Amino acid sequence: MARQTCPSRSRANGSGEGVDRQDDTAARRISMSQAGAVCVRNRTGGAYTGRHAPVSPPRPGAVRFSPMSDSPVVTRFAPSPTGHLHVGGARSALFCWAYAKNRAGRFMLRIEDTDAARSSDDSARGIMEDLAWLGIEWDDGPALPLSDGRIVGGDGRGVGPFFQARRVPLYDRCAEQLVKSGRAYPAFESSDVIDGQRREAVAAKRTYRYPRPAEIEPGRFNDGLKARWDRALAGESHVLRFVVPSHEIIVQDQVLGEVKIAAGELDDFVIRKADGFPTYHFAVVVDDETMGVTHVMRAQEHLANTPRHVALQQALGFRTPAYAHMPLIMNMDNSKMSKRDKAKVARAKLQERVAQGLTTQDAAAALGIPQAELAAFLAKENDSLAVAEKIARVYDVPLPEIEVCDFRAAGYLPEAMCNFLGLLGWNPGMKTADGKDLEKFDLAFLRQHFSIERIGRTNSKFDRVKLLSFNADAIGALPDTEFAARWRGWCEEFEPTLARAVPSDRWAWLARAVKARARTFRDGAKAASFAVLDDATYPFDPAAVAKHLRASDGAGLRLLADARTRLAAAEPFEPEVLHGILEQMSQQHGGMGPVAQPIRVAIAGTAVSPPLPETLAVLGKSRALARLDRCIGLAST
RNA sequence: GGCCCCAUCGUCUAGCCCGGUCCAGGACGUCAGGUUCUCAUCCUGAAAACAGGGGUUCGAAUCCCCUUGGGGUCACCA
Repeated sequence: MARQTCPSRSRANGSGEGVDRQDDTAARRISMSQAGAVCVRNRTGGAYTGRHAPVSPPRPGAVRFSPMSDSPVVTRFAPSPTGHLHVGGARSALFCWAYAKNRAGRFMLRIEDTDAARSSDDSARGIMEDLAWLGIEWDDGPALPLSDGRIVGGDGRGVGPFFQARRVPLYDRCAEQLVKSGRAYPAFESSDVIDGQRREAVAAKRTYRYPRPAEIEPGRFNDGLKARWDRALAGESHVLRFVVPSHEIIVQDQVLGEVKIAAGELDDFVIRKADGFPTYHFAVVVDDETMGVTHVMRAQEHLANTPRHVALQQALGFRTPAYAHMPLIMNMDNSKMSKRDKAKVARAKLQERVAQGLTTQDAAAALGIPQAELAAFLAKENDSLAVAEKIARVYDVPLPEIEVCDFRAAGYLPEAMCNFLGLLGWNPGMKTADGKDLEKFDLAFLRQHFSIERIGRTNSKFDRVKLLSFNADAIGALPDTEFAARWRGWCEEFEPTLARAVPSDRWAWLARAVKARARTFRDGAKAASFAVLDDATYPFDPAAVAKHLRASDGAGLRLLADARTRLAAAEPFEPEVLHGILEQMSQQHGGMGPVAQPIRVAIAGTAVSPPLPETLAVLGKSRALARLDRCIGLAST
């Protein structure tokens, strides 16, 4: 459970200049011919390797925009920058990346920021940094400078810009083409009016479908349509709606097989909003075509959208890319995994406190937010992440990790995340040498063996317990020196007190002692907490004192004096020497147990700590002796 | 509710396309032992699933149908 908010965004991006939004426009070379038809060329063969038949046959007349002739496969991850990178999104990105790499193709990152109100540059940068942290690097997309000086992304194929908000003229041209060919029309109802009609339909248990105006004739730019277009051109507020075809639409999905949508199921959906931005459906179709995307791999929640996309492609004369819809990642309770889960947990915990007598006035004051805002949150009127995170901080409520940065802050390794995510909905179907299912692999393995054929069809639950086990194994597999360095790096960012408390020349001992106890970096920090205790004030666990110091008529306590003498003479004060001293003592006192436990309680205050030699050595002689003295002094009073 | 997708241990899954070698294999978790200075690691072992019902077949986890269950989607969000 993560206790922290997402890490600062400064690390992966050394210069802090962030994503380069201007640059990628300059390199743009989208060629458009007359009437807005986009230049395309034939897709290179061999793209269809799924377990099912190829998608609809190539349209003879269609040519395809040709960015680079020698890389047939192009996949893309296209998040909307409205928050952090979700683990589901990370899985999609991972699979898209793996497939492109496996096919010697290119993996592209495109930012779908057509929702002007909710998109932010910070969020876009955060998503890129999370991807980079996972090791999922894009060939085409916004340029992201890494801390090691490398730059991920760029516009090597000349298909940018990669922010949809910068591609609006392109969408406008395609939209006009659609209108002029009688496949789209301006509609002037306000969204309030439409919403009202929709509500009415739902109340009457009818499926709402936007009624196509009588004067609209599919495929004809007639007088009625021209009149509407003129009104739109004159500046009247409108949306553009697509004239959906009246025939059945068949999607050939590489994972699911043939998916048919009966004629009449779709209504004339909006392709351009009143603010002039394209809707998702329209932008994806235009971009996937103009950016040369050959394979669209995305979560199954998009399956129902696909017929719209196919219809749009046909109307625009575009090719249909290969589709592969991946199963969804669910919570353990089978609900959809969502960042709202954080709000749910925070709300539930705070309500518990309220039930125990906490007043909302006090809570709002403690949280530093207006009471009305808290009331709205508690009444489920919103799922504010900011409020949830404040509650988590103030009331020490662990929020579930949902986003990639949550896992990073919680001390997970990117390689463990990728391995675990790689097994959610995909499986190599291979055995290890001893005949067990192969399930531990790295990115290199994934890019070498990934295939669409082995993507599953059933939703999977995100089992944090198994992830934790994977992470523990990944930590265990790290060489000691690497663990030490990476754990230190993590501590400097997330547990700076610990990083400062242990001199760097003693860190290796700490790391060695902590490694087996660290299922996550945070666990490791917990196991090392003895090191940050204040020598003069750390508490003693009464039960441990009773059991290991006072029991047997104070045998443990008496032993401490002997230990103090021997430790004071230890030179150098290092694990090997200290281990030798403890060994000697154990021979005189009937075993290691009766020796180690009293000392452990004395220097750590509890009956639990990493192995004593390392624990002592990390503290150093003066701190260790000071603690021993303090314990002896306190116990004898 | 309409439309669409899915269905092997608690969970992730192998096996299913090309029926017999599967009284279903692995992993996580759980339980029981063992190693150990505490905690942890590590080692050994055990319990644990083909949703139900019909077909087809000599034979079905594997093919077909129905039922049930789960999920997705029905926005000027993506």
